[in-house]
Amino acid sequence: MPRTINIAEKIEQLRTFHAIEQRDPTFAELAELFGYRSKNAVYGPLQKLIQLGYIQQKRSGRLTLTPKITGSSRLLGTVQAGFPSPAEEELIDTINLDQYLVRNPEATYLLTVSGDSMIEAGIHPGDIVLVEKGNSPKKNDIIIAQVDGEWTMKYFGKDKQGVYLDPANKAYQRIRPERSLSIGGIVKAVIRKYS
Amino acid sequence: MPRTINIAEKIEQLRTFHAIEQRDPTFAELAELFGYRSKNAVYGPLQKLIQLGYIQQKRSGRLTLTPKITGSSRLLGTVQAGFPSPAEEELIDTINLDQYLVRNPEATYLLTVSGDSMIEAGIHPGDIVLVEKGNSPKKNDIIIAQVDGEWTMKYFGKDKQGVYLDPANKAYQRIRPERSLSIGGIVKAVIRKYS
DNA sequence: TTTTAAACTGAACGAACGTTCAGATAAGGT
DNA sequence: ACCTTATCTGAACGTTCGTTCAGTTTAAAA
Repeated sequence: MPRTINIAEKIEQLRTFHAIEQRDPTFAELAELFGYRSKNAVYGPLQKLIQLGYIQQKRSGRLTLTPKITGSSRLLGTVQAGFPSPAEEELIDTINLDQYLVRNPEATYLLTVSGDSMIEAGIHPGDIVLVEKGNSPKKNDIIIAQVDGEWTMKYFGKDKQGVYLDPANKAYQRIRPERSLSIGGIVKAVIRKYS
Repeated sequence: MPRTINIAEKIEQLRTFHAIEQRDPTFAELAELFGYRSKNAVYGPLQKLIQLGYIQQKRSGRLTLTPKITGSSRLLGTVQAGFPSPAEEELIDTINLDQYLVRNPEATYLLTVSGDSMIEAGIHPGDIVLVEKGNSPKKNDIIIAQVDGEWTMKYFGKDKQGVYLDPANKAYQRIRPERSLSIGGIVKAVIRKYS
């Protein structure tokens, strides 16, 4: 029987290649990366990497790395579960925060939060909210809305009197739009970055 | 004088190409995308797109799209500023959440929060924390630590008695590690996703 | 309307691409 | 020790790549 290949090592090499070059590799580059002297030698390991979902091959034959390689964050379990031992780490799935948070890129915007009207919902001044335009809000969605000419962030609600907007701060009151209400978008995620 | 080119239209076409193909275009593909019958015709608009930072050209001559094209979220100002008018939208910078939040991909992990010990810091159960391993924590950093065999998330602190860990919840108390303390990583960002 | 220079066309070039194939290599089973 | 077979080498192939060039087209300026 012939030699056996170490797939975990190749995955690590692919991550290194993408970190440096920020693009997809060619067959010749894969051969050099894996330590082969012939391009043909990569076909074996490549089939397994495609099967495991680390690489895709387009119609043209060109290779593209999937988020399992290009993704920048490893998804673990809960805080209580903590970190895995180094031996297990290479098998952990890597994801892309953009793909995780953004469904429709063309309708997605980031806004910085100012004011504390949503602080009881855990949205603080300085946080960034990811807003998606276009869809209709449901009850208890957090929305960005223009009420009587001014933009605010509030809980959306509706009753037989009409539409109302609730803050998440007892110091503020429910708003019932008098003249006009236009809904800019629905808050799909909140992001807080520590310096 | 010759015709003038519409650069905003080309940017939109590049975004469309990347959304569909999820890879970088070739010269021939750019020609077709822009409506030219000759590959040579793309060199003019390409120079401007490179100058504006939408495309990069590698040593091999290959083209790569920058986050200004591939990025999935448009970065606006504050909530109060609201959304720009459609006419202004095409000029808005698009960023990549991964590149914005992740400094060192190989040391970055995502953990789901369970428990309410950090709720006064705006970190709720079900939130996702982005943790970076490797560096030493500073005072008031939020860290993931293993104290006496159990993983928790707390504020990090140090005084003449030694290291202590503070919750952000008055119902819990300060912890002074008795037997062992190992620091898993520093919380660099908090992400809350609404369904 | 004429002039003019940038934009564009179409063809060609060498280089690099993915693919294929015959033969050499090397490790595991017998 | 020998046999077997997946792995790897090295070379060759047609295609597509980015680039270049001479010549045409086109729209704004004169």
